[in-house]
Amino acid sequence: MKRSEHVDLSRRERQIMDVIYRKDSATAAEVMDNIPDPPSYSAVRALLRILEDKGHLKHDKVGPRYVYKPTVSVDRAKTTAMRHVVSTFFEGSVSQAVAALLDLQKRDLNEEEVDRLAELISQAKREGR
Amino acid sequence: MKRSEHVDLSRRERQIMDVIYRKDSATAAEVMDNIPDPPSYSAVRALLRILEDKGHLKHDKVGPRYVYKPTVSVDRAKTTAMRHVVSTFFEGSVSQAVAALLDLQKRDLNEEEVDRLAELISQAKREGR
DNA sequence: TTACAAGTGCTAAATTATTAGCAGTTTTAA
DNA sequence: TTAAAACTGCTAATAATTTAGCACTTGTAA
Repeated sequence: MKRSEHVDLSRRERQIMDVIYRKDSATAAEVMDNIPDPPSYSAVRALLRILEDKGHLKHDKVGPRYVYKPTVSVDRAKTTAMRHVVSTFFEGSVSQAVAALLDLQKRDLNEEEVDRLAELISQAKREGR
Repeated sequence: MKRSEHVDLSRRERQIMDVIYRKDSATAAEVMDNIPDPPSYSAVRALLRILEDKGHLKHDKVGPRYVYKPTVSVDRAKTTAMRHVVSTFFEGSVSQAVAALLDLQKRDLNEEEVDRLAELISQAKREGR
């Protein structure tokens, strides 16, 4: 039985995966730089190795160092993360979730963004039935 | 220095918080029922106590048992969760996130939902400038 | 080349999380 | 008003995570 993706990571493991998703790929040093109160360099490397072991990451050797990437496609990870948030906090309702998003950056939502959103919606309307 | 909300929880703690957010409030038994492969009843209770200790939960005594609720308002928790997902997986872009949401349930998106969304968007458009 | 800098792999120790189960309390219902 | 059922609080053991640091390798630049 497959375990679900993001859920059974430890605290540090999750922090690290988040950094790597955010940056798309990262070296140990980069990971460390992007964790608020980071563990030692050595600890980061150990965790990266563990994550690779568990199948969450893979690495390429670039010059002298390892560059880590997620094994699961970013798209899939996005979907999983969204699904989780929607089901946990929005009773599974997309429109509730969208409302929250809009609320989130009401301030700096510029015209282009809104237009892009309107386009997305009307497209969904066309396809949706 | 305040730690951010959901980030420094252990695996089990997170699972439990998620259940409680999903249900709005829950007893130990309910929490246990809503975790996929649950720990023992005793373990759940211990974790609940710890979470209360850390300030994430509070409880009311209802009849013979404790009913736990989040201390942080659900709204705030929603916002925090969304912000985290958007910044981790969508480069901070709301429209990217909305696109993912729409994609998420293209299938069973019914007319009402779409209309509600359209309304949300045009409202944002009006307010947004 | 050679030596320095910057990596990695590993192991063992320290810390933190998770668990079981006993002792005590409260509720319920006869 | 008492016995059983259903709780909670706690402690100590176990398991998992997180960490530091040493030994080794590889790249870099004089």
